[in-house]
Amino acid sequence: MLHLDHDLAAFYERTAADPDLTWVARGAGRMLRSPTVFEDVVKTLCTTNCTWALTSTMVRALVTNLGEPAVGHEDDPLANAFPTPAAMAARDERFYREIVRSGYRATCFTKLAAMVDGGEVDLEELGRSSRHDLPDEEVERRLLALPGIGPYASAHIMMTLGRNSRLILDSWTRPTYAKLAGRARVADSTIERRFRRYGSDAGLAFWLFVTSDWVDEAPGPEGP
DNA sequence: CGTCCAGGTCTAC
DNA sequence: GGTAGACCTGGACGC
Repeated sequence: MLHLDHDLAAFYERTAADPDLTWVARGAGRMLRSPTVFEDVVKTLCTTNCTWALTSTMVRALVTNLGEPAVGHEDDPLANAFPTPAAMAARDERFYREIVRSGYRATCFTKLAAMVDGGEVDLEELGRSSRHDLPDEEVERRLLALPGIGPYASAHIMMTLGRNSRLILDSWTRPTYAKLAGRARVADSTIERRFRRYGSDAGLAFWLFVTSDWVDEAPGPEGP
């Protein structure tokens, strides 16, 4: 779940030469993924166009209502496993609106669950594949074809898969980058250019840059 | 109590 | 290919 088999040596060589990211080589960059790709896709869908509080509400409702109880924790619904595609496919749009509180995303949940449960799409294949089997372009193409998954969600899901080439550009990372850069606004193209030197790790470098202050050892906006 | 918008996406020009 | 408009929810904010 932490991609410990992923060799970051080459990435650390580049960050070491980047004054803003020298701290990264201490061992940062292990993005947490869920047990299944399906779980990360659904959860990411729950982060789109809403507050984190609503994201929590939706995920909590999915887990407590549709998840299998965890052995030894049958009395704690919050400990339930994340719902399977079959469990989610068994509920209708009304359930996702009224119980999950997902609003317009309800149709995305029913469509996605049906696609995965019916075997129309194999999300787990994306988790097993390497860049050699499936290039990032192909993985991105498949993710963007999913209902409710756009550029932001696709980039986010790819990061959980260890596919670190795409930048997660959203209403939080954009202003955060601008602030660190000492500017009011920064065009996406400008941000892309700044991290282009990282090639297939551009998304990871960007993510670590905007989350620098989550790490004690990292320098703040004013530098070390 | 009305408006705005948050870790966007999709459709229609 | 680039861009207004619509779209659920619920917490924040102004009046």
